[in-house]
Amino acid sequence: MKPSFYKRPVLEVAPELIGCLVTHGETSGVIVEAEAYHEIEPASHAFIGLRPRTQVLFGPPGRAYVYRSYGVHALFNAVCEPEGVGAGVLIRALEPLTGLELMRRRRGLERERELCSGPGKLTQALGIELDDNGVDLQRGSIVISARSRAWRDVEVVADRRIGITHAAELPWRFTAAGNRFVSRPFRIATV
DNA sequence: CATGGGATTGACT
DNA sequence: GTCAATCCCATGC
Repeated sequence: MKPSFYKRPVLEVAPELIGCLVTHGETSGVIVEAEAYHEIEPASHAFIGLRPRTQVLFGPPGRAYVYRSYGVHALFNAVCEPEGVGAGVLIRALEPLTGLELMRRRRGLERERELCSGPGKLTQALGIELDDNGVDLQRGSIVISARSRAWRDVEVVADRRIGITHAAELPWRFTAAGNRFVSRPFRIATV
């Protein structure tokens, strides 16, 4: 999608990313789970302000923010809101679409359900790494493209974000209702 | 320069 | 359910 899609409130963009397609090389999958993060709340990396680490988050919308988590996993976000505002959407789970055999080799396991059902799992399956940080999501090494017809009317539900210690009460996690590729099932409200 | 803390995962009890 | 692995980078001396 073009930058104008991302240059909006992150809480508008995040649910609309459900059903969109992520492609990296030969592998791709449909976004079924995503979380919003914004500089105004302490769970966001951008909360600390503009630093070398958060530079991409404060940069132009429509780019990838990739960082290492727990020294082990690369986590992938789509940068949102106008340049100067630190906000992004963490992509937390995909329904695998193409390149499944390559995903299985990278993940070292067979079951389709376990290939992309977590933010660290999907980056490993797609081969996303720290050198993808900052790339243009319309034309770069990672591409996010619009929902296919089959996903046009997907039902999106909201609940609390996972694995954070601050602002844990905010219902800023969005999932495709009933989808079995999400990292964890739950439901509070329909969007 | 030393320290500490993760937007996680998988192996193990 | 518990817990270690392991790398940035922010912070403080």
